[in-house]
Formats: sequence, C-alpha cells, structure tokens
Amino acid sequence: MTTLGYALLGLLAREPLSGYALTSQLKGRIGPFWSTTHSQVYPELSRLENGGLVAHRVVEQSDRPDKKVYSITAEGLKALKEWVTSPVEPRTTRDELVLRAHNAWVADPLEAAIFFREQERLHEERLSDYEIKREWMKREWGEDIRRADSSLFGNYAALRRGIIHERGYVEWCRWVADSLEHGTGGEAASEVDR
Amino acid sequence: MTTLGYALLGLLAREPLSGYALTSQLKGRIGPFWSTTHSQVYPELSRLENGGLVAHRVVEQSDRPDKKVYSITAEGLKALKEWVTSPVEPRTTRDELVLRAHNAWVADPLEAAIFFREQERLHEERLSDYEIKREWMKREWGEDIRRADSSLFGNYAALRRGIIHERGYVEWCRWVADSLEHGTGGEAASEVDR
DNA sequence: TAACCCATGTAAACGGTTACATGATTTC
DNA sequence: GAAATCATGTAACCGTTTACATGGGTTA
Repeated sequence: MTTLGYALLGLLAREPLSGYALTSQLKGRIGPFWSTTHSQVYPELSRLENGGLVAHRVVEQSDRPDKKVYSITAEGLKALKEWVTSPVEPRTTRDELVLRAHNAWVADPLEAAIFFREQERLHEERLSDYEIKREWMKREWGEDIRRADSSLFGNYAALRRGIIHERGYVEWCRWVADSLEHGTGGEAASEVDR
Repeated sequence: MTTLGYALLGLLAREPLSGYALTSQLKGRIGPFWSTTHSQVYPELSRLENGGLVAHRVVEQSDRPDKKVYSITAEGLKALKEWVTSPVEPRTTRDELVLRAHNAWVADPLEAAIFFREQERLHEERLSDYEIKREWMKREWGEDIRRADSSLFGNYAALRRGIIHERGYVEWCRWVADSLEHGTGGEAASEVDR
C-alpha cells in the first residue's frame, strides 16, 4: 500500500467521493502536506478496489457526465485504522530553499537577501491565510475540532501543522535575510539570533 | 538541471570531492533536507561533466581503490550562483505524519496519543542533537558563521532551519498528543492551544 | 572470519508529474 | 466565442530507491 492510498482512504472514511472529487480535495484540503493529480488517483482507486478496501457504484447524471462514487469498506477502515499508529520509516524532507541558503555565500549577498525577503513575505501570506481558515474553523465547527473522535479534529490538526510550519518558515527566512544584509563585512553581529 | 545537481555543485564549490565523498556528505551534512544514494550521484556527476560544470582527475591510491576527484569549473560556479536566487516553482511538502493526524479520529484515541507522544520524543531528541551541533559550530567557527560570504554561514543556515523545523515539530506533536488525551469526551478543553 | 569502509558503476522498480485523449455543460 | 468545470482514463517521462555487481583493505 502506498501513502497516497491511505490519503484516499482517509477522505473516503469521511464521505463517499468520486475520483474527480478526491483529486479536488487533495489540491487544497490536507493542503500543502500531500497532493496528487487525477492520473495518479484513478489507477490507485482500481488497486484499492482490487484489494477490497473500497467499492464503487455508478451514479448516473443527466446534466453532467456519469461518475463512479467510491466508498470505504469495513476492511478499508480497518486498514486505515491500523496504519495511523503503525511504525514510521523515516523519510527525507526535501527543501530546496535550505539548499539555496546553503549556497547563498557564492551569490551576491544583497541579491540573496532580496530573494529570502521575498520568500519571507510569501510564507507570511500563506500563514495569514491559514490563520483566517483557523478562525473560520473555530467559528463554524466549535468544540468538535477538539474531539479526538471527530474527523473535524483531523482537519484542524492538519491546519495547525500548516500554521506552525509557516511560522517557523517565516522566522527562518527573516533570519537568513537579516544575516545576509548585516553579515556582509566582518563587523559585530546584532542579536537577531535565538 | 536537477536540484540534486545543484546540491552537488554546492558541495564542490566548497572543496573537490569524489563521488563517494559527495554521497557521504549528502547523508549527514545538509542533513535532513536533502539526501541521495551513490547510484544517483555517479550518473549525475557524468551529466554535470558533460555540461562542463565539473571536471575530474583520477587520484591513484595504493592502500585504497583509485578515485575520481571532481572539482567545480568557472561555468559551474556561475550556474550555481545564478540558481541560488532564481525563481522557485512551488513544490508540495509531503508529510506522512500530518496524514496520520488527519485520520487519527478513526483510531483508538489513547493508542494514537501514545504514537504522537513517541514522535514528540523522537523530534525532541533530534532537536537537542542539532542544538549541540550548533554550540559546536559557534565554538569552532566563531564569527565566520555570520559572514554572508563564508561557506560556513551556509552550513549554519541549514542547521538553523533544522532547529526551527524540529522546534515546530515537537510543539505540534505535543499538541496533537495532548488533544488526543484530553479530547476523548465532550468536556471543556484546556488551553494548550495557541 | 565476519562486518565495515572505501570506491564505482548498472539495472530494475516505484511514485509522481506532465502530456495525450475525449466530450458535455456552464460561466464570463 | 473562450475559458472553466465536471468526469475518466492512458502513456511517457523523470527523479528516487532498492537491488545487483565487484573487490581490496581494515577493524572487531
């Protein structure tokens, strides 16, 4: 089983969906922590169905193309449940920006500073988008976001990760940009550092 | 050009290295933000050499196998320099733990809490390793880690990213575990939340 | 003597992205 | 009239991981 398979099972555990709808959800919902395209989803659904983890029925529509609506099976739910707490093999987090910072010393420092300042702004923007979404969740979903047995808690937890991630990213970009601006000579460094 | 290509150029901009040595460095140094294996490095070095970005000379050794030591060319340094501040196309950060949290509601809450508590401990451990390395860098490299034109600044910046990343990760894991422990019923939630 | 380090390569498999393919309806 | 949305699929390509392949020297 691939991780994408579990991502799909997770969405189907919430509600039955078509391949198209699953693809749409994996573009914004779990958001920047997993994504895919329809060309990966359709074959994966076939594999899940062959394994007995999902099942589909055809829903005929008059105004739109017919669709296959997939549901999770009891077996699928069991597999998902077991996966959640199963041992993790460590995967490398690839981050191109870290590589760029790693080699910023070969570039023009002020040009590099502008680059990281721009990245800071970009992540700040994403952070505030997330903060807005968080307020929306609190308002709209209330106490359910704290209930460990509610799927809304899952959504909230993913968003919280996004917020914490972006906060850290903004902090780091700012520090890199500051360092590149002030650390061009050999003079005493200010304590931006924590 | 692939990102791995630039990662290799970045290491060769610091010092000439063999394919084997490059592979070793990409297992610990830039650490958890990029990694590779020798089976990817050797072909990539050939490609870089065909493009005129690196060059090698054979160093004969008596006690060990002969090796090809690669150096970056002027053209390679130029390419690296330009890449550092070139526009980034956004890439999805894939994080399996976020997916697990997203689906934690289908699992047994207390079992899931144990799982995330264990992850918290794991990342705390990694964090303190990084903190120790940071103190080492400050002691050993001194003010050079703040000089924008020093390769040591690049190393320090990558480590700083690691520290900030792990801090956030610990915070999030703790929050998830706390929520899973206390949010099993419908009772009023404590303010772990920030 | 078994495991590990040095050293370099190729081949197969896998997961993910991009492109190809089709086609109706709805919105701007 | 053009673009976007709904809807499902296949094919090609690319980057990464795992396995295959070889072989001498050192350490436990």
